[in-house]
Amino acid sequence: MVEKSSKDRLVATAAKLIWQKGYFGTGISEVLQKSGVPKGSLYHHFPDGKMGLIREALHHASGIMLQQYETAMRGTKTPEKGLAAIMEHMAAVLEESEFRYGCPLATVALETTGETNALIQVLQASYEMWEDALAGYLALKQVRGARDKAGLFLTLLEGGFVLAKARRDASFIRRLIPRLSPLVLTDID
Amino acid sequence: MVEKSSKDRLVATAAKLIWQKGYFGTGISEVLQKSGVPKGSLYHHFPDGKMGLIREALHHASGIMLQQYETAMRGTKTPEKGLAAIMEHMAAVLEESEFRYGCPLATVALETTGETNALIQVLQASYEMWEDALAGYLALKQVRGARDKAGLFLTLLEGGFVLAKARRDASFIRRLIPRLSPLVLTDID
DNA sequence: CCAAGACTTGACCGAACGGTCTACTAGCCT
DNA sequence: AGGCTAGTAGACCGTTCGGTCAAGTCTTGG
Repeated sequence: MVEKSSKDRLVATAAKLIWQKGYFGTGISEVLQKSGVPKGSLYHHFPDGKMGLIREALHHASGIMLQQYETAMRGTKTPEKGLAAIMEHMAAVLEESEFRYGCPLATVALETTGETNALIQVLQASYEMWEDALAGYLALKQVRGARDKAGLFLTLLEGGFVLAKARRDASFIRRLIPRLSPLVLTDID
Repeated sequence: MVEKSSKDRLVATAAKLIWQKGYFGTGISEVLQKSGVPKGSLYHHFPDGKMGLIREALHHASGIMLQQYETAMRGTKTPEKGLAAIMEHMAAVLEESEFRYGCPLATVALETTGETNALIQVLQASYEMWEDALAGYLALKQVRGARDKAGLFLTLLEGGFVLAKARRDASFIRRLIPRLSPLVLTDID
């Protein structure tokens, strides 16, 4: 399991790159060079070329993020603490990577217009998976309206990613943590 | 005032494009073609080339957004209503443009890494201007901790932009409106 | 043992990229 | 008028873009 297949290396490398620079900022040749895979192999595994590769890379990155959410939440006693752990973890990752690794989906989502519609399905499916996972966790903790709360949490977190990356200051994420209680405990109507 | 100068047309066109597709997604030749300005003029007005043009376009787009915030808030009676008006307006713009026009700063911010550091200053300055404007409005409405609240509102709004654009559903922004009271205007400590 | 697919390899392609350069025009000052 | 500067105009440059392809090698089943 030390050696990864060409396809895996392509996907992992592309995921890292779109994570930082998005779809347009990631070039095929850069993926090839950084992964050490020749061009022909790419078009063998991904007949649709760049679009196919990036779709799979998005899916891959989304899975990594979800895993991190679950790891961060594991063993937490209250729903507030679970959500806080995610935010703290993401703030730390952002800082340690010098604000390179935020949310892989958001980076691609914002630059996506009509021409790149093929990516929307992956984005939607990934966000739904995240929402499902968070809602499941919250429901387990007896939180009412778990799905809505999960969506609201994601919105807060995504906003935190944007502000933190733009202003190079992870406190824009950490500052959200004390706001989680009113978010999780307060019911609207 | 019917005819705009070449420089103005370049900036306005570039702003529109980065708004939708970000820095890497916007090509010089596309700006040239859409604005009808020849190449030589661009490099006369912007000796630094693409980077200079995009910096100015970012600044321009940021100003347009700020104007929209202020127009939306104008005449509102309570701070909740003012912030809600901004969100409703942005949700409507997003829908009417088929999810093309979200936040121009966020799109660029997320794809920015070390190589494109020259953009960070503009992003930081623009976000601070927005925060200032919102904090000023909130302070005027006797809200305590106006600056923090303004930052929190922006975080919420940016998150809404990301989710709404990714999932092609402006309700991810509208859903935030009833949360403004408990989340933004309630004091914690 | 060999035929057939799966996969690798890199040369090659046309188009688009961002950027430079020279020539030209338009307005302004003396 | 002449000279000067700001701005226009687009041909041209080298590089990189995403993508194709023919020729290889490896792997597997019969």
